[in-house]
Amino acid sequence: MENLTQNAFRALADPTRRDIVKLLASEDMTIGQLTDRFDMTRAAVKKHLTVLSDGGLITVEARGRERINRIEPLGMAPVLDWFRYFDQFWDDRLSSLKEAIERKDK
Amino acid sequence: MENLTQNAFRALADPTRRDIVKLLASEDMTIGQLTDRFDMTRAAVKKHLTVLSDGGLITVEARGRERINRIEPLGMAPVLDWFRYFDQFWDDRLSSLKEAIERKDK
DNA sequence: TTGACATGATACCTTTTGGTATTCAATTAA
DNA sequence: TTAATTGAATACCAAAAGGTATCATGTCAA
Repeated sequence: MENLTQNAFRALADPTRRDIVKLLASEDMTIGQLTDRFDMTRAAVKKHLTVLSDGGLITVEARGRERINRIEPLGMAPVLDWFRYFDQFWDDRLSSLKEAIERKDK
Repeated sequence: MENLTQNAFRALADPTRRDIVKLLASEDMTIGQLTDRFDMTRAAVKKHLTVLSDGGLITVEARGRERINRIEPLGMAPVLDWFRYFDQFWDDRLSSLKEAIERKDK
């Protein structure tokens, strides 16, 4: 799928999808398992997973009749790279953001 | 405005708005100046600026009959904080993302 | 003071999005 | 083998998103 940056940003724009990413960060899950965690149908969860997959944020592995959904850490790179663009503008006016980023490496 | 994290993610989901943020990172601009850079009407640009403002990513300063749109670096913090959640999961399986982030402080 | 300029606000339109319900296919287990 | 389980696919719907056109408002300059 093209436009990986756009698809990744779009995938993260929905709160349910961000929650799915957090859940998958701690444990691989099937659609059924994920559906148990949300107040919506399996079909709706499946749609979100498709969007996340288009954004490169998860991968799916077929295993019998189940599909194991797994987080793809590298999928976040395009988003982080976008923020990296602002490196060159991190002067005094933007120093507060620079500090916010550096805190990430606490 | 509440739901700052959601509004910030939503604001960044649109490619035009991401471009606006980049433009404003290098120079404060009025709506008119921004409109010259895009192939859409002033009203459309104004809508994007409202969404960016709701997301806390820009501020507006009235100056005579003009409105100076200015980037708000701290507005990105909620998004970066969200990514920070994954700190605790940066084990071997997620080491590649960890490296991607650390590259930001090259 | 009056006309041009910069923006705000509203109504309206089309497409996308997030969701449901329903049907279909594949796989597992009794 | 057959029934139950897991997921895929499709049609459909309401609401939100992205855009235009149009009109109103405030401000600057001649």
